[in-house]
Amino acid sequence: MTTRREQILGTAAELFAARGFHGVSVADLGAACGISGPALYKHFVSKDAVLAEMLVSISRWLLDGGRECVGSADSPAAALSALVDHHVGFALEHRPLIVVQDRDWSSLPDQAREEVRATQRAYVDVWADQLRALHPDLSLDAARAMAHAAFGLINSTPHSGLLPDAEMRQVLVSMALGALGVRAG
Amino acid sequence: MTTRREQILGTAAELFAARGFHGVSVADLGAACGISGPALYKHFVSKDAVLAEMLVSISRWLLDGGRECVGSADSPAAALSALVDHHVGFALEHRPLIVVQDRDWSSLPDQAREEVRATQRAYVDVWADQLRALHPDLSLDAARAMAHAAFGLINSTPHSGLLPDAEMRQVLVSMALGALGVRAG
DNA sequence: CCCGTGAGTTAGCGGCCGCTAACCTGCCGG
DNA sequence: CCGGCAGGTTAGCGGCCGCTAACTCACGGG
Repeated sequence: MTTRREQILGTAAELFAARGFHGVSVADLGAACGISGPALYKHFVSKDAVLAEMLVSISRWLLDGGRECVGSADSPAAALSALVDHHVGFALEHRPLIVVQDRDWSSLPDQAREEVRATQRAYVDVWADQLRALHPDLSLDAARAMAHAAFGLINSTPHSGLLPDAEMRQVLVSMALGALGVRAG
Repeated sequence: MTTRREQILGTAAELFAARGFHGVSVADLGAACGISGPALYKHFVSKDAVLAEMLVSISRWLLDGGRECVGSADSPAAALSALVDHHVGFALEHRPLIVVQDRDWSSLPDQAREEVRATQRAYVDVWADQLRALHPDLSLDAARAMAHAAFGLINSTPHSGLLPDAEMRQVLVSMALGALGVRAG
């Protein structure tokens, strides 16, 4: 069973992805859930809170999954490969969330924005640590920049629905590994 | 000399990039230009028209530059290398425009949106053609998806101001070439 | 000299938006 | 049986936003 809260979060992700946070009114969002505007306030304290819960939970989910990938890998190359798989899988399964995360994070209220940014920084550093283990001459900032660029590559998924998911997954994984300088295997 | 029109376009790019098209009012934009709200309408017929002119001109600029790159290259690998250089240079020099282009294109009025989409498709195909020449077993859609992913990688630039431009350029170029399977040279 | 025009101003309208208030209703435990 | 609460409803307020109207003013050409 999915609760109304979850329904609202899922619907909001799709609408925000399509039209942007500021482009969706609470009346729109309510209508898309089969209820009307102000009923949202029985489940969330504000429209901002919907966005906040969405972004906080996905940034945590990415970070936790990333740490797991590293924990159960026995080499930097294997860790990076697992990280790429993890992130690609997430991007393919939750395209609207990916869009919202990197388009509308600036609309978050201050506290939630800082929390999301901190979590994202931690996630970036999970990648950066493995990159520096694989390429020892990399500076920390260069490794972070590479992680950002890899996210950009993988997160481009939602903008091109050209390929079926299975093929898209292969393309993205091999491109990401190529970009990061991880040898096949 | 820069005309007021150009000043408005430049200022709008920065504000739209920072807060999103819907997050910037005409009063904000006017104030940032040293004039007040409605004075904008002496230079543009609507707020939408500011966005439209911005996005139409940059998509044209990218396409024209891309075609030039291909015209003056003597191999697919050289063409792709030139395309990467061109796009990376643009992304580094015009970070706000890159952000606005892939965040706010959906706010365009219908006609301008179609024009921008058509130009972008043509630009994607400039890349895709070279990719298929380099990797003959690639389908057209797969090549297009790869081009999109490469744009995502390169366009991630504005989100991480970690490195000085010269280093960032090197990182992005080598990552993009690695992702596209272009051998060094 | 003066008049037209380009570039600015302020006032204000109509409309949407986030949110609150007040009310309704079906269900469930004692 | 009935009282309270969860989860809806509609009405409406205050505020911002895009845009227009009406006006001012500097200035360059005939």
